[in-house]
Amino acid sequence: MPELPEVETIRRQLAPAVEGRRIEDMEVLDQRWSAPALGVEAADAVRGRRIDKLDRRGKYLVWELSGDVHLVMHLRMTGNLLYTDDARFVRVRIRLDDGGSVVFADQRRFGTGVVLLGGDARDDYFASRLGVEPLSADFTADHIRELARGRRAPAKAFLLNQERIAGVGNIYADEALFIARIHPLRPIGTLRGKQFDALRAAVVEVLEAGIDARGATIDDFRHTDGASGAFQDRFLVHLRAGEPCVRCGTTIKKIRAAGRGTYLCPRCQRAPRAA
DNA sequence: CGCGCAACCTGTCTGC
DNA sequence: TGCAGACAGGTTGCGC
Repeated sequence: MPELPEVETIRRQLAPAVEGRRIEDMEVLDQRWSAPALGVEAADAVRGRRIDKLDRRGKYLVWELSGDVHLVMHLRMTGNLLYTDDARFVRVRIRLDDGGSVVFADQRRFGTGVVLLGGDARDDYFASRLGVEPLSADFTADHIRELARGRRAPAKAFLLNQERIAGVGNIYADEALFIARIHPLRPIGTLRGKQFDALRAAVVEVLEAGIDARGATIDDFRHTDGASGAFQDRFLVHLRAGEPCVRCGTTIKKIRAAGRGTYLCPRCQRAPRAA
């Protein structure tokens, strides 16, 4: 589903088309979209503003508008942002001053959008939800070690927790743990020194590979022009239960970890003692 | 506080 | 063939 590489792919594709344009109108067809501050309707808050920058934080997409207004979107699981004026399941339509349009389409209506008035409100919004950006210089083995200290949460749950590391979801967590040879149920606080290095490197590697492949399309994710990503063809363990491990040939297994379908090589990723 | 889990939602797949 | 139930998953909120 849309994780960091998928959202980054959308950002890169959409930014050239929208940055510098003005929003002529925003048509809100799903009432989950709101402006919590000042009782201002979302559409009224953004109308006429210039799009200064399209940014990303974790799995969130941020439209930085003139006048210090920020439109923050989250695609959740089935949301898509398409550069077109029509599609199935359109929840929001943004018309640009050059005649172009962007629609937020979401089959399951899980996707959300919120207008935040002022950079401070935007910063507060993210500060309470998101941890370190895994592709930034702050994402070091020492940083992960600090986050993991004393915690008994399974490694998989740790990676999925956006308050610690922002942007890793179910696909990339499985792939990173396989590369780092860490069992998904291993309590994160019991990792040894070198394993933190391996985990950092693996997370960076899979996220960059995902971006290079322009994201993974399993069911719903699409590029802004409707095309599919390619990273699903490079999965090492995710969705590969019953197939041989690319490293040792052992049959890939599917288990449940952190309430999610989780794929691993039982030989490369040795089980923790008590779990 | 830390952790697990249900809820949110809807389309698709599985089993009877 | 039909239908009920399971499953998919990012985030939030609740309970222990």
